Amino acid sequence: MPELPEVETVVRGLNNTVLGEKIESVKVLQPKLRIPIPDNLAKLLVGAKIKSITRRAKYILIHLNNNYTWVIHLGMSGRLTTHNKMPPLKKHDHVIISLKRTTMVYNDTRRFGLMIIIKDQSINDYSSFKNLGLEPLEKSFTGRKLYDLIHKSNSDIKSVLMNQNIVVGVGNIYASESLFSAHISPLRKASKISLKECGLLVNSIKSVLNEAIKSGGSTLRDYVSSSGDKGYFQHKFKVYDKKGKPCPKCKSPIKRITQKGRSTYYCQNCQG
DNA sequence: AGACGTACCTGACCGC
DNA sequence: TGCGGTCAGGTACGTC
Repeated sequence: MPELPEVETVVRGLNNTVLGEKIESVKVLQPKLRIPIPDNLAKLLVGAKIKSITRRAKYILIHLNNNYTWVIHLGMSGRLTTHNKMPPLKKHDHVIISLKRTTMVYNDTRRFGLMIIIKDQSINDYSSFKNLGLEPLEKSFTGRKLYDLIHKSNSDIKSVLMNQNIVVGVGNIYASESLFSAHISPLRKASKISLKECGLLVNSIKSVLNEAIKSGGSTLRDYVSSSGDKGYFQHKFKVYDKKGKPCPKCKSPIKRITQKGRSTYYCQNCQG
């Protein structure tokens, strides 16, 4: 899944293709996502025009001209692609949205994604949005803010970075990559990270995410950007999925460990 | 309250 | 070739 850079890439892609278009038909082939697609989704989408497309955390928000917001989360394996004409149906294509000039396809192998529609006025009451943490690319995300949020936490810093109630958008890949960039061990207790280190970490998170966005989002097995082009940031991972490979800084082998059931990659030498 | 494990689902890959 | 085990980008919920 897409983490923040991939979702941001999709949002930018959609802004270049479907802005202002009118939704003509919606076919829900498989409503059973992590949260079931509501029965009235098609009814509320059809006839509406796409006013703007934004991102909050890893959620795609498609703002319509009928006072509703169409909310999409890609889960682990979700893709949202756009096509000039109706493409042949593929396995795990769950929703087909026909617009005036474009067809949008939501495909999700593992069905951990989400697609719902919410009244604009209720957006802030939606439970999944209520406790979301700071947006990492905003100016207001600073070392001081991060320090204040984590300096009493007993968890490992890597788990804390993935906690969406603290900072949003950082997932399993970019948590490892950001910690490598900041020379901080993923095993350190969050409470032991100094204010100065929080500053370094915040800068690392911002630059790692911005680099990934610049590269069009990363690709592992399942992710394709909204136009269907593959991203290529995967070539730039320094530690993620690099177990045994030489550290790009010191050449010692990258370690893989498990934290809260998720893989972490790091350099024991550079991130002591 | 905070922190952790587990469930949700399909598919790829590895060793036997 | 097949079979079982493990792993994969996320989030929500139950339990201590």
